Amino acid sequence: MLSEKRITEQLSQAGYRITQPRRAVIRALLEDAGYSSPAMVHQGARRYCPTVGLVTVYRTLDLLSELGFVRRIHAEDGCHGYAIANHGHHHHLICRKCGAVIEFEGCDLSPFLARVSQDTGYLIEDHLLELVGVCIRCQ
Amino acid sequence: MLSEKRITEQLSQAGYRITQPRRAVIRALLEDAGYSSPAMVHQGARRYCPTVGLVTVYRTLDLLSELGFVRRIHAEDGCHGYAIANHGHHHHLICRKCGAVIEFEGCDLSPFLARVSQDTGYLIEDHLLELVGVCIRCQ
DNA sequence: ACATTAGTGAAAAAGGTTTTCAGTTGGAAG
DNA sequence: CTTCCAACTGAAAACCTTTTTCACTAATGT
Repeated sequence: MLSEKRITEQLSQAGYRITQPRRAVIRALLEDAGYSSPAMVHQGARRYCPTVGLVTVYRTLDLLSELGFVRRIHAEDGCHGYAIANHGHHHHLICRKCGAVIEFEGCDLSPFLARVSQDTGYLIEDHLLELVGVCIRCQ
Repeated sequence: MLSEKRITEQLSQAGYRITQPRRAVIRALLEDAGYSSPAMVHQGARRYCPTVGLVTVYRTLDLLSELGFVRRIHAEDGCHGYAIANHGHHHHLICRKCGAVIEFEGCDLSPFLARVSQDTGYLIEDHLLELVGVCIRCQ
């Protein structure tokens, strides 16, 4: 599982500084059960670093996104959400009602992808898969 | 396959008027092999209706999207693209290099979805699947 | 041909994201 | 523990995309 410590260690290792604003953004993301817009992350981060600016939230989201700690959530009404993402091959399952996000693994689409590749001639390199449903508590 | 005639017929049947600006937008979308941002659609539509405004492009994209003729493309760098989409259960396959979009059918994820549902307790209602690769011409 | 009303374009407003820049701070080096 | 400097920051402004408003236009049924 992802933790503040693991993320900051890897940030540090990659040559980035561990600043209070960055810590605040990371904490806000970690404690959020669903996905959040930059503005919402900002609000959450202010609890840990009251002076943090929205600009820094954007920059930190970009950084975490590049390093793979965060992934964009593509909702129907827009694509302004981000959620913590573990490394490796994961996908997100999003609750339509409360926005809760969980990750799931073991997405073996390879036979399916092979067939599409054969049918279309495309060389398939990547896929974006998101599931939308209703979580246990909202059912 | 989708054609201007088929789309306009269905628009008409649904009670919408077939106007020159709408025709222009539909044509621009149909002749575009890839996905386009509203601004790009606007540019294309101007060839058929020079006075069409960007606002109308947005409105027409919304309308076509509601009726299922158009679908949003969620690219890595943003989600400002739209592509023609046939009715029914289809997904898009996008060329990473030239942006060409084709649709494919026969996405039978049900065994996979059933497993995720069982594992997570979520009631899965929908899924967003996009494949990214390299088309034949770009290989 | 006419009347009705959905649809339109232009301008303005609204929102979200990025850039700029002077000041601050984390962390390496002494 | 201090010093130093580049990485980082917040605030303001710029920027870009999308939505709203409103007076005018044109598609359809009669």
